[in-house]
Amino acid sequence: MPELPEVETIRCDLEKVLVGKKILGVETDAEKLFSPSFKEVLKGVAGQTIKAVGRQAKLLYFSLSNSQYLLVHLKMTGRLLVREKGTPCDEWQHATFVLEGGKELRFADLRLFGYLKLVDSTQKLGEVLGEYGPEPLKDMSLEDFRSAVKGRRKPIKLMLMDQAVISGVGNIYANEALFEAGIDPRRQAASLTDKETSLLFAGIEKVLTEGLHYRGTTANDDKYVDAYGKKGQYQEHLRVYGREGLPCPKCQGKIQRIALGGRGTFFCPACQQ
DNA sequence: TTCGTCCTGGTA
DNA sequence: TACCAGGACGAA
Repeated sequence: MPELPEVETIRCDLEKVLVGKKILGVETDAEKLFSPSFKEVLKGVAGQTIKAVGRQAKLLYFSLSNSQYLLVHLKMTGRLLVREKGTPCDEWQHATFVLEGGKELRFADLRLFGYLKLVDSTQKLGEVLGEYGPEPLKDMSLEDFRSAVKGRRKPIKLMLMDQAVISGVGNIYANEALFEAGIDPRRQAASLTDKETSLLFAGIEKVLTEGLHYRGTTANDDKYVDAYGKKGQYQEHLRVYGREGLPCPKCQGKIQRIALGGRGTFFCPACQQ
């Protein structure tokens, strides 16, 4: 699923191709994806030029020449693809932005959980982005992380996935970071020692950086692809995620899968205490 | 703070 | 044919 490294990979791809392009029109067979409504989004974007492609955590946004913004969240199975006009439809394609110069930006989503939302001012964009906590690799220091962990009683893995506390980390990278730090995902956040907190913060930075380097993770039934439809490569380097029953890369013991907060959680019971 | 909900393709 | 995955949000 698209998390920080995947969304950033897509953002970079899109930035290269889309900045300076004018949106001629939008087509869809799923108006419910659009907020506040398809008609309003169409009115807001048609005829506008894309000035920049931004990202905060897992949310992408396009800055338009009329000072409005189109926000796109891919949730779990959303894709943004750049294609030449007239090429065959993509799997699960539900919206098409027709661009000047013969290209199209396509939104595809198997589960239709994603959304495309128009906000009409920089202030409103700020309000939406303000819901997110700081991002590792960008605006979160070890000290910030320490104070976030302090006093939180929920399991550390759920805290890592709480976008209001630390943004951009999802299920895959939370599992991997906890393995790197040797911490049991069920541990209460507040129970971590200073040393463990440092190890975990370093682990988060490590796995996100690796994920970016390999252009994201396309694991098992994962639907993530970049803006050209290509899979990521980080799944070749995962230590625990999706590896139930396989040997732990550190101790050769079996990776275990449990549910935590209703989400699949993978860890090595021997290495993660 | 936890739980149900949104949704569909794939699997048991 | 029933069930499961799962990010984020609203409801309990």
